[in-house]
Amino acid sequence: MEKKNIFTIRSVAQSTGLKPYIIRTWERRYQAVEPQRTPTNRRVYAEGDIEKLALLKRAVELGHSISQIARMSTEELTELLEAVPVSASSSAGRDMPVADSASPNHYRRKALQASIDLDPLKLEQAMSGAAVQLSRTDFIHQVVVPLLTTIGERWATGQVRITCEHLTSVVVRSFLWDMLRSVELSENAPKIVMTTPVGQWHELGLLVAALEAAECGWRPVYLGPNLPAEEIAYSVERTDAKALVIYIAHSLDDGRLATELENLHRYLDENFPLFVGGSGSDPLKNVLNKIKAHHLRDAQHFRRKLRQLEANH
Amino acid sequence: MEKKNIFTIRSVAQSTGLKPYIIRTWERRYQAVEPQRTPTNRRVYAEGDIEKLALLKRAVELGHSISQIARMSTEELTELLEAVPVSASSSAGRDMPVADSASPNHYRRKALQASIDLDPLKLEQAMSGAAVQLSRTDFIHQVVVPLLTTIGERWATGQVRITCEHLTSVVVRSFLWDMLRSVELSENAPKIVMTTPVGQWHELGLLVAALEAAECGWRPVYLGPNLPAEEIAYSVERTDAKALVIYIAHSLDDGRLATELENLHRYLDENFPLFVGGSGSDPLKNVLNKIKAHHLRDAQHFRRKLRQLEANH
DNA sequence: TAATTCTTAACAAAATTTGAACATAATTTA
DNA sequence: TAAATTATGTTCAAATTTTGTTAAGAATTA
Repeated sequence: MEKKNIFTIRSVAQSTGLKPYIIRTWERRYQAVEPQRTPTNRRVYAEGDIEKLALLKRAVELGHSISQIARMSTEELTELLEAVPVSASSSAGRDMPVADSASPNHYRRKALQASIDLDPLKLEQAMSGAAVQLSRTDFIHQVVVPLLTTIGERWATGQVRITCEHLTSVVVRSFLWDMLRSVELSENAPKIVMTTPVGQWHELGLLVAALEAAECGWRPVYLGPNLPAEEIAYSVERTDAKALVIYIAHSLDDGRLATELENLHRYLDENFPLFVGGSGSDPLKNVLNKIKAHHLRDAQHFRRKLRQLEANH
Repeated sequence: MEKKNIFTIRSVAQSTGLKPYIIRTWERRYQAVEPQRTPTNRRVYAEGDIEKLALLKRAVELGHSISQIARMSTEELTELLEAVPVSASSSAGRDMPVADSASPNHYRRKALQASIDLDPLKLEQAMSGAAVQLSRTDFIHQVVVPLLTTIGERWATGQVRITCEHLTSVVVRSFLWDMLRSVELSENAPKIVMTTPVGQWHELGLLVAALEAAECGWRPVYLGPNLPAEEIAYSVERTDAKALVIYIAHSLDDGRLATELENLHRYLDENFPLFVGGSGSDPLKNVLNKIKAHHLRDAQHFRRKLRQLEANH
């Protein structure tokens, strides 16, 4: 009665987006759907078949293998598609990735566009959406860092205004700072002084590093950018810090950086844990070796070193 | 009951963010997860496997070593991830004393002492106490401004370290920024671009000005410090701003500031509302006259001008 | 007659698996 | 501190499997 078996393979293909031979193959190989036949052997599909095929198509697009899922019922398939597998790489999200609507990429693009448009409101919205939806790690390394990199590159090649870079810096900075403050630390967390040398004004990388440190249980004494060596040394001593991070975003290669670092080393105790990071520090490798600084390559490396240090106390 | 093992390595990789070969390697070397196999030897993962792999990934990102944690149960891993750096809330002695201590003077003294001691925690506590206890106006004009003035003066005479000034700037900046963001503005609030000229790095005065503007119903497009004239002009045009604030904290008196301002004037419309403030702008009076800029003397003056402007539109 | 559909077979492209190797980090030992 | 060792991520190649696609001929439909 109820079943209207009225669909030819063509119309099924049409409405599911599958090609006819795919439908036949799925039937032959996996009995995905087994339509009735006319007396002359033509396939006749019911509405339920279409529904199931559509579900199968979606599932396959999500990476499932047709052979595994072909025999599942419509209900099971629905469940499978809704059973959001824990979401990419992190705790926070309930977002089905792949289809991008709440993915890091999505936010990154949105933020980039807002930056270019010089629209602080939209930029903040994008960032705050990302901050809410994504885990801290993803927010930092999938959104913030790539965004800054992109803008930095375009800025270097003149594709983007300095203004964009400024606006982005200001907004991103405030987000990073908020995150930094929201990390709970114990009273007696070991302190770590964070700053950049004279002439180095970019502080976002430094903030990211501060965030990493805080998440490892260290209390950052964040001094902002552009401090002379002597001041840095004084700060370390005055705050009784157990480590020091110097961030160098851009290399100046006029020797001043090297001098400054060597001075710093002279002020500090011989084996005081000193981390130097940022892409501007790459050309300074020999200096870093000389002053026994840890070259801070990536977040993981940094965290591991911090854990080690902490364990030693 | 029936565990549904239906995930291919591909979809697992997709939803965890791990690469397929990593998943295989972790299985081979550490038996992190041991999926079932199809009769033809393909791996088939259950939902629990995905969950565990996601947890492992996070733990590794936090610096744990895969070999150490691979065999842990999902529960243990969850616990491990939640045992983040110790919670601070144990120490009850928050900001208890209220009695006389709610005066601006009190907070100012406390903040100043914390700055000199290079103690970011105490400084934040003082500021946040002040921000909570006092009105916005009092917070700004009784605490923030005097604090900055004091430190600025002492810094100029060498009584205070540059570091102190830096630390204070960073902390105060974040408070001002938070206040700025907390001002509610209508979508169609007129925009006002805010920045400082090239070579001018101090932005706190600018932030205070932005706050004033926001409280008058203007939406600040806050670009941070150190922008060349052409960029400023571009920003004004691009954002369709109705006014512009240039803040000059310290005078350089080498003529560059004057040049920069004159350039700016050339880029802008003849009668575009331009405000120039900060103590560094005092020696530039004749230039300001020449380019028809409003010399921004104090908050009240600024507010009055803004209201006038708004009324004209 | 021309266009679809069906079946079967075959083919080709993509994915998965295993095992071996490499390259760096990180750790331990001498 | 230097050298050896271990841990870990990454790549490659070959064999196998899965899956999409095409070819060819017969049957059916319009």
